[in-house]
Amino acid sequence: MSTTKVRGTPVTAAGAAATAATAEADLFHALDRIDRAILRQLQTDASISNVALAAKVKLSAPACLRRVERLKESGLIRGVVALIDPKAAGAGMLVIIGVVLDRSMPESFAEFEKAAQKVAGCMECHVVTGEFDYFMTIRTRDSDSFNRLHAEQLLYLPGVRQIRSFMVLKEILSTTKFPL
Amino acid sequence: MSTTKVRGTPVTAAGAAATAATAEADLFHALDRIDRAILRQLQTDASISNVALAAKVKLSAPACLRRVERLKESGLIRGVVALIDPKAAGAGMLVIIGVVLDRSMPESFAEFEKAAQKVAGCMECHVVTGEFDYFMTIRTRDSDSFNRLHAEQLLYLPGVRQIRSFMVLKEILSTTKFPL
DNA sequence: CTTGAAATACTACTACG
DNA sequence: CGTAGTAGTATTTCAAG
Repeated sequence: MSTTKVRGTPVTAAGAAATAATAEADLFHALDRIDRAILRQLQTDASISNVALAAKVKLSAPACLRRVERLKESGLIRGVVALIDPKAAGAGMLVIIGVVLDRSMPESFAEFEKAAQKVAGCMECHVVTGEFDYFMTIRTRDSDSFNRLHAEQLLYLPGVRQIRSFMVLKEILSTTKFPL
Repeated sequence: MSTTKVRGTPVTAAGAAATAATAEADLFHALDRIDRAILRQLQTDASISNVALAAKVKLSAPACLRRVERLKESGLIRGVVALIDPKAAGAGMLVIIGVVLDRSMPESFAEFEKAAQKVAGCMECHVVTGEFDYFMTIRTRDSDSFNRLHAEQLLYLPGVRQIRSFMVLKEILSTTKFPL
């Protein structure tokens, strides 16, 4: 059977699936001071070598490496990625979009979600409470290319009744790092 | 003088500052097929070793490493970070917030922006067009902790006239990767 | 169950063609 | 850009707390 563990608490795959919510909370509370220091560092800069990381958290290299691998296997670290500068990569425009679906066809929600993920440059898509059904954020080259995307794709996503676009004029903060 | 280059095009610091917008566009257009393959891979998984990356893009290891370093120095790669699973890390709740400022005090915008970045769990903060002045996204533990944050901090951010909260019920898509 | 020391295998990095 | 060599790192093994 496939098993994974964090800080000495073994968790079977079946057990994790049965009590997903509490298992995730326990995952977090099982972290000690050193694990959090590791996560804080890797959230800021994961290109650091393992020996340097080990020195920072005052641990030997093998012990440090084992913890990092455990954090990856447990799913707490979803992955290690390079962050690209959007402007430099030719996607300097960001638009936040509020979407209202046609409520008379409830089956269209699944269709919409499937289609929305395939929109080029779609970075986020969330179901929300309030006057909108979904919020999406889309990165695109400029207002021309967004206008094309809007006219050719967004308006024709399945089940869409209304779309409101909020163009981002200035990005104050955009981070992947949250407090531990 | 400090200089950096991408694909053979030298760019002085002064020149880059003077023509920032076009320089960034050129940065992107100077990328060849191999650079884009490297970026696509590193956006998906940057924990790959350099030799494995080199094999994927059909290049020798040193040549591949030189390109990666050039992409970092040019600023196109802003950094390499570990992505943490928010639910597993005890921040399973996501709220999108639309903020309207008091327009009678235009100097409060700078104050608001400075304060907003310090809000615990604030992941994004953007100036937008439309009925709101700012959109923020905030990660927090649960509705209780968000309610506390809302009552104790958000309402008292400098210059705030109105705040509308959109609670995220389901995260359909959340990525840091965009098409190249 | 976790840690740290030593040994091995692999990788990053440099110099050169 | 590639080849070859060196330095440093990751990774395994093992003994000890």
